[in-house]
Amino acid sequence: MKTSNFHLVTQREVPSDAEIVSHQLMLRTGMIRKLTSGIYTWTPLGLRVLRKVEQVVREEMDAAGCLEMLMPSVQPAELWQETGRWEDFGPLLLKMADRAGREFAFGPTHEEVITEFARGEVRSYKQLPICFYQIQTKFRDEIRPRFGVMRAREFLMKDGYSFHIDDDCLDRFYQVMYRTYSRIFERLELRFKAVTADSGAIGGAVSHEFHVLADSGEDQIAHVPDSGYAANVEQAEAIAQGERAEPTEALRLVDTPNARTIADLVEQFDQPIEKTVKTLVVAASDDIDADFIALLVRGDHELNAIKAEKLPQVATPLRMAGEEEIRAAIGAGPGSLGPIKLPIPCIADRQVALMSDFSAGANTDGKHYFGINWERDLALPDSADLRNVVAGDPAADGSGNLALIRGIEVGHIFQLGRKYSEAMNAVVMDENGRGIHPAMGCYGIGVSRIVAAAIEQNHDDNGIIWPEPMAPFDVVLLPLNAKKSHRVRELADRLYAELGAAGLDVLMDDRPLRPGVMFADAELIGIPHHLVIGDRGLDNGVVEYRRRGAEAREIPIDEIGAWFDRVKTKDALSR
RNA sequence: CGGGGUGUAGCGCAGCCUGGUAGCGCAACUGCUUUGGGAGCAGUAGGUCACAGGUUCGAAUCCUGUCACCCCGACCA
Repeated sequence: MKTSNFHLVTQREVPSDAEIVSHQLMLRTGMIRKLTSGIYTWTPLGLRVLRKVEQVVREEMDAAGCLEMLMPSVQPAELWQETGRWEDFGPLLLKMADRAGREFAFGPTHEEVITEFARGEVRSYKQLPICFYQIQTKFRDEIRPRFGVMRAREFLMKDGYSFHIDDDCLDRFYQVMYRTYSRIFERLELRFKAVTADSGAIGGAVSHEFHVLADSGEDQIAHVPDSGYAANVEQAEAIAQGERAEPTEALRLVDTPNARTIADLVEQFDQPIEKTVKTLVVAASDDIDADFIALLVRGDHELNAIKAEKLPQVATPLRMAGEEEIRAAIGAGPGSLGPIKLPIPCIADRQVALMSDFSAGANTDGKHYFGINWERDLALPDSADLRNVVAGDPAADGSGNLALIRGIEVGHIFQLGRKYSEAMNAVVMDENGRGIHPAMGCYGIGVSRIVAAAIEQNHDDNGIIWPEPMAPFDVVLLPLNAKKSHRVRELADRLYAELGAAGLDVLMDDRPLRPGVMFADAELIGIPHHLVIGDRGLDNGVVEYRRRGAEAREIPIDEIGAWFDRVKTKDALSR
């Protein structure tokens, strides 16, 4: 490709509404253009990258025996009503109606469609196991789209669905997908981590997320650096540490008129934050005879909403009580709540159950109790794992202490079980001629998100540094002053033809621009290999080779042939 | 959904307070010079000032409404 025939429109200035570096660089390089909130056009430059990622994904899925197909993005409401997700998916689902008033959704995922497909097509155990996948545009009406294509409403996703005669087969195939995903991210040369993830509503189901590691990531991962343990903080189990000490302080009621938060309490009364308890009031489930339930967490800990929702006593989705609701139920405002004489049921975090001599609100405005001790001052409530883990906590598997890092979720694999095959009555005949619901797995990869995640992980002040397998071009030729220099033009043309014939994606910058502009653009768009052809080098019989992000070196012109041979095996380029 | 902010040329912004018919930098176009790290000079083109209504002799500017986009929050006791 020659620049003169391409659409290369770079910008020096950073668009004002781009917050993170990948979004800024994708706009500055011209890879994407925003059409409206959370919806982007991929330009020819951006599409080249997207296609390369797609191709790696496709090759590895095919190698694992999966079959590519393409399902409709517009899906009838009835299908979603069959599984109850027409309501459950909520406002994330983009709904629309046709001229006759029939309702449709733009697909955010395809479990319903694939199950509908399978119940018509897959009838016998002899056809199993089977895995279908597609690479397709999805739409989720996100609450707050942000960070460009990182969290867009419309995005490109690879979604795969497998069907199995039994759970053993599903589990074995799941392991194949785990390895396939690892291989995909290895091939894309991304630093990543597979973590155990929230297993959702289906008990016992297994789920892993694949995260590209980057400080700007929206997800937190808890892992033990020297062991294999890694989990999303959403689901990492918090282990209580230590034993409950004997009481040393007397219980006392203290006037705390200006202490409405834990921070106030710590500051004004010199309380160590680890000796304070937060009382969070949430809506109770129908299972218990109360409208609200209190959850106790140590002052420096955070409630984990997903863990809380799993408690049978707590309503799903989790809903925090409003101030007026709290006053009506307890008689005091938020800021003065605590476990003593609490008129509603309560559950303590495991760590809270081990505390002694702690402080908490007195359920009277402007008063707190200090020196509270379980079993002496009040009964020990039920306890559960309610909080997020923090750095230094012991890992649930006992393999060491947790460190927290940030990641961008780019893949998620899941053992669905029979949720959809049962809800939609997909049936296959087993060896005994008996109809059974097949076990299913589903496997997603955020193709467009990978592009942004790769930039987050690989850039410098000059621009993007693409991992080679997803670079829009392998090599860029930069002929300097080609307009005037016949020999520069001639060598550039020759190299362009030969590199192209060797199977490389070559970009030749044939714009009559000053060298600085050409260098800056080549670096901004992140092409891995640069060949600079100028009179100065030709006088010495050399061209200049630069690996993006590394020092330049000279290659004698008469050795370019040998250099080619190494170029042809792309791996050698990076050395 | 709640709070805040911003809409002026492709991009980044000024002008608005104090009303008088729109400007700067980058990008683009033409010509000449320049050519190994985002050139110089001269010239050109591009704007219903988000939209609607109102006030006024006169509105980018003041008032009202609408829309769009961005940020923060929706774990706070």
